[in-house]
Parts: sequence; structure tokens; C-alpha cells
Amino acid sequence: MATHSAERGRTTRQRLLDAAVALVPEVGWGGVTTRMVAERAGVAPGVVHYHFASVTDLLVAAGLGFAAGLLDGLAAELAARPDIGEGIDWLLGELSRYSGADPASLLILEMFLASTRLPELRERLGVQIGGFRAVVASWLTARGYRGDAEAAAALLAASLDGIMLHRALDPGLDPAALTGPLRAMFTAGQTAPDPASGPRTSTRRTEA
Amino acid sequence: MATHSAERGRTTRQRLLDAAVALVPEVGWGGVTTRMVAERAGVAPGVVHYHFASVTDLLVAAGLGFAAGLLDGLAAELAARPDIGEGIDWLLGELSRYSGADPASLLILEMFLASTRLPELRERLGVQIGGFRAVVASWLTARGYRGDAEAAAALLAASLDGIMLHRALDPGLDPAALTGPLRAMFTAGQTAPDPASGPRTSTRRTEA
DNA sequence: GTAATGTTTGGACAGTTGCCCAAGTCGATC
DNA sequence: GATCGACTTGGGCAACTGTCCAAACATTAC
Repeated sequence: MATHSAERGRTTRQRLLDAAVALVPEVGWGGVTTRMVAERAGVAPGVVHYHFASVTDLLVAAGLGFAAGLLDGLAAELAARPDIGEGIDWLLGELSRYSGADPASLLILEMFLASTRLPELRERLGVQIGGFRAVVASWLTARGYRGDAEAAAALLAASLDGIMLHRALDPGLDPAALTGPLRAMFTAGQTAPDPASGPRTSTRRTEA
Repeated sequence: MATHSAERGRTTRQRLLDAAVALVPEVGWGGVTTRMVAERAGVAPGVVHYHFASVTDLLVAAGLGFAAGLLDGLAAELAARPDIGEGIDWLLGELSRYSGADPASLLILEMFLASTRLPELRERLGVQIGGFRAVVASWLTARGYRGDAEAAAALLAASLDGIMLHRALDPGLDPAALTGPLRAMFTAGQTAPDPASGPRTSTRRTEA
């Protein structure tokens, strides 16, 4: 087998990232230690600082990689849904696969919090989520949504995360039960293009 | 000065709780140390373990106390709002006072996450939030909401937290801009009592 | 006065942390 | 063969952690 050193190094690096992704939900962002990650990845403790400058660097890389995969998959699937109501149903169905206390949900939440203390992480995660929101917004308009698609997409994305958040505390909370009000939001928007009586509302506030 | 020993102890204990409430958002739930809290409270390091069995105990007590005050205040103010639309507006207005990266928001989020690893905290925080949701649900029905008030309240509470979450990443996200879709969600529920079966939007049945 | 009670102090303890580094392994290249 | 470079090892270090404790302190009861 022609396993070059470089190739071997890449797989080791990936194993470290995977170990970090698994550990953050278990012990929390700040609870992950170099020795933990190394043991989980099956390598010597010192190897962590060969591939990453610091533990934080490792966590940031691991978290962003995971989020990118998750959002891309979600956006791709959503794009395949023919109409809005069906898309919402599918999203909530997808959401019910996450208990709110499962590793994927927890990792995302941990990233949100860590990003408030890590400017670089906030910047890069913000770009990822902004991209997802834009995809959802264009999907909404393409499917005939008449209101402020930007605002609706922002609210939809926020609601999804909020539901996930609340499920962490109340596992009995069934996302499917929330389909009614959530669909009402968008179907109402389709027939009532002007939801707010005030000026044309934009999601962004800080614009000259 | 008639400062009894017991009274002095109580104020010291409160100072420790206040210090913990201030520190969790700054350094994260897991980043708070005994010496940090003691220094912030202006007492000797050892005093923490006189008033609390462990650092975790201190954090749980501090977090629950803060959450109780916040939710009680919110519920009381909401009860005073005469109609649903106005209440939603007020809630979002209130929410815009929180940047999503402010101490109050961060403490709540940190508690959510910590609760996934601390059964006792999850139990007690779940009770508090369940109570708040019940208050909102009865407020909705009392104001004429015809759909599933429980589901609507759950979704509303989740949306609020989700918006807070997203604002942490995108400070430019203006809650007021989300008023339109969010109002649509509940006003639509007022005219369409059965949301699941009838997705059609031709609802003109106005209730007197 | 003395004794009892509740609170505070500052240091001690063992364990853990992130980060570093000299020595080592192993395949690719000469 | 020898040499090179990428990668890995396991231990070392100073700094920090939660928890504990004997002693000091202040306040109240006798």
C-alpha cells in the first residue's frame, strides 16, 4: 500500500476532528482536553499540537466542518421540495430526528455559545448561516411566497433552532405538532403580501 | 450596627450568586472557577465552599434564580397586554433589548446546554419553562386564539429563544422585522381553528 | 466575664490542564 | 545501502483546578 506519510497524517488529522465532534456534545466545548481527544482518536497526546496550534483551533475546525456538512445537506434537500407547505413539513420532520439533546444539536448549540467568545468562529459561522438563510429565502420566493422572504427565512431558521433548543429541555415537545402555526405563517404570507403596516421592513437594521 | 452573623452570611451568599451570574456569560458555564467567583464577590476563596457544596451547586442556584426572575417578569407583563398582536409586538420589542450576545441571553443559553449534562438542573429549569408556556397558552386562549394554544405557545417560546440565538451570530438581525410573519402565525390561527387539515388560505370567517 | 455559634480567612493538597520537545518510526528518494 | 522529511511518541513543565481544613474572627447567649 502506498500510504504516504502525508496521507497518513491527513487521516490522523481527520480522526482528531471526528473525535472533537464527538466529544464537544459529551463534555461541553470548554470541557474538551487534548488528552481526551487524543485518546478518543487513538493517538498519542502530543499529536494534537502537531496538527493544530491549540485546542481551540481544533474545536473551531471540527465545528465548522460539521456545520458546513449539515447546512449543505439541508439546503440541498430543501431545494428539491416542490411547494412551501410540503417543505415546512419536511423540515419539521427532519427536525424531529433530532431530540435536542442529541450530539448534532448540542454541537451546534455549543458552537453558538463559543462563537460569542471567539470572534473568528463567530465570523465564519455567521457566513455559513447567512448563506443558508439566503438559500431558504430564494427557495421561498421561487415557490410563490409574497412577503418579505428574507424576514421569513430568518424567522424560519431561528424557529428551527429554537425548537431544537426547547426540545433539549422538554423531550416530549413534538415538532410535528407545531406544523399548524408554522405553515400558517407562510400560507398567510402568500395571500397577504404586506404583513406589516409600517415601512418596507428589511432584516438588516444597520444599513446607511 | 446590628448586622447579625446570619444576615451577613446571607448577603455574602447573594454576592456569590451575583458574581456567578455575571461570570457565566463572560467565561462560559464550565469556565467559572471558585477563585474567580470569590474574587468577583470580594471574599476569600474558601468561602465559596462554605455556602455551596460545589461550584456546580453555586452555578445551578445562581442560574435558576436568574431565570425565575426573568420569566416571572415576562409573564406578568404579557398578561397585561389586551390583544394577541399587541402582545407579540411587545414581546419582540422586549427581545430587541437583548442583543443575543448580552449577559442575560448568554446565561440562559449556557443554562440550556449545562442542563443536558445536569439532570437536576434540567428538571428544575424544565418546570420553570413549562410554567411560562402554560401562562402564555392561557393568555392566548383568553385573547381569542382558536387553534392549539399549547402548540402555539410552545412555538412562540421556541421562536423567541431561536431569534435570540441567531442574534448572537448576526447582531443586525432586527426582531421588529420579524413581526409580520410572527403575527401572521397567530392571527391566522384565530380565523382558522383547524390548521392541520385545511391548508387553503381562503379563510374569511371573522369572529366577532 | 466565658462559652457557643455562625462566618471568614488563607494556605495546603492531589489531580489536571495546555503546551512543548528530544527522540523515535516509517516510507520515499537518492 | 544512506538520507531526508513528514509524522508520531511519551514524558516533562509550570500553571491552574476543586476541595478541604485549622485557625481567626465577629456576634450572640449565658
